[in-house]
Amino acid sequence: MKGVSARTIAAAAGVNQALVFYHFGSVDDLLTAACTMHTRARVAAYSAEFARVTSLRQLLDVGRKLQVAERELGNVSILAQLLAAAQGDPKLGASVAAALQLWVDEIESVLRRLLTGSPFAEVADLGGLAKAVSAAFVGIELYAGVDAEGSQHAMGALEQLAVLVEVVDDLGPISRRALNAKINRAVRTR
Amino acid sequence: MKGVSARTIAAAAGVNQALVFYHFGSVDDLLTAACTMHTRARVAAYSAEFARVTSLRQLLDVGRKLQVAERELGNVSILAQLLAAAQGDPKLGASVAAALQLWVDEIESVLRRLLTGSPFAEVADLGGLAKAVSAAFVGIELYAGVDAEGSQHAMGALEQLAVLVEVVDDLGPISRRALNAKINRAVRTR
DNA sequence: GTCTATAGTAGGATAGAC
DNA sequence: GTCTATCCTACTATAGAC
Repeated sequence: MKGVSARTIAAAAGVNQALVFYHFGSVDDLLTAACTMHTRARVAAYSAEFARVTSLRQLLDVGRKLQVAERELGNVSILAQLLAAAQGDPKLGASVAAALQLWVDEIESVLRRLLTGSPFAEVADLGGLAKAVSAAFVGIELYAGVDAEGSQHAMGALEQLAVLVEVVDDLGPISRRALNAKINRAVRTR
Repeated sequence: MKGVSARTIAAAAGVNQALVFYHFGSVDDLLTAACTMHTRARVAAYSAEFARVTSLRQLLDVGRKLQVAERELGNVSILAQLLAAAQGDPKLGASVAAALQLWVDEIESVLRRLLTGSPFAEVADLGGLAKAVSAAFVGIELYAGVDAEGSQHAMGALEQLAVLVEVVDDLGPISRRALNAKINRAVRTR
């Protein structure tokens, strides 16, 4: 990881470099520990906000806010580097996956709350959808790092998708039943 | 970048380490050049397949295939590391963004072809949607590196979203006009 | 627990022979 | 254009004083 070393970490903490190894054994172990602790803290900081969400678009608004905040804190680059490093490192991969899962769980519970009774929920795998949303979010965060304006458009498009789902949820019983049947047929014929 | 150095690159190419600097000036410059060339080649290799796509689900199938192939070639980790490295490096960022844009353009042209005349297309920003799809795809690729099974579910969820859009597209003229009005109203009231 | 000092390693980059 | 040889830097990790 470029710019992340026992030395830079220790300097940021105002302590000696050797302490990294005394307390954590290795830089990687420190990173996995930090990743877990930090994510737990961030998820906790946002859980009240997630709980207040009452529509898909509000969920996206929280996501937007989160993205800006994380970027200002410089956490996006860290997440990216961790994910990248984790690609070829099963041990680091496990702890990054566990950290991501904290976000996924939060999002899944919101989706479950919002979409219960929706025609979409009857055929959708909400766990998978939460994972997809989280992954998309990570992707857009990374994208924002290389094309800020483009990432705004991407977020806007997600919002339009959310509108689509909400509108479908808002249909009257007749069109809704028709839609339901079509969705079921379409999914089944795969 | 872990494991990527002038020495390892030169070794893989069966040449001397000093040549990296002779031909490219620096490792970073080599990387940006390789990123651009490689992406161009991959996009070209898949463009025929993109052209044959006639539904959103087929588009996702191409994506799935692409993901497996890229992972087997070890390109996912490279993309991830490039994106991560690009977060704090404007120059590298520009070339990674340009490479990503090649995929985005391809996807946007498919979306434009598939969704023309759809109620969704009338309100959707297809450029933004293409970016969102690409970003989501990158996110899922990275996610697959730390949780293979979870990423399958995420892809499945995207497919269900695609079904939703397709089903809406397939509605009769009456329900469709109603839906259209609702979408327009929902988008306008933002 | 925290420090200094240091061994050992990997990598970026250049000079100069061929 | 390609090689060898080399310098310099930054890093991980450990040993041992305090």
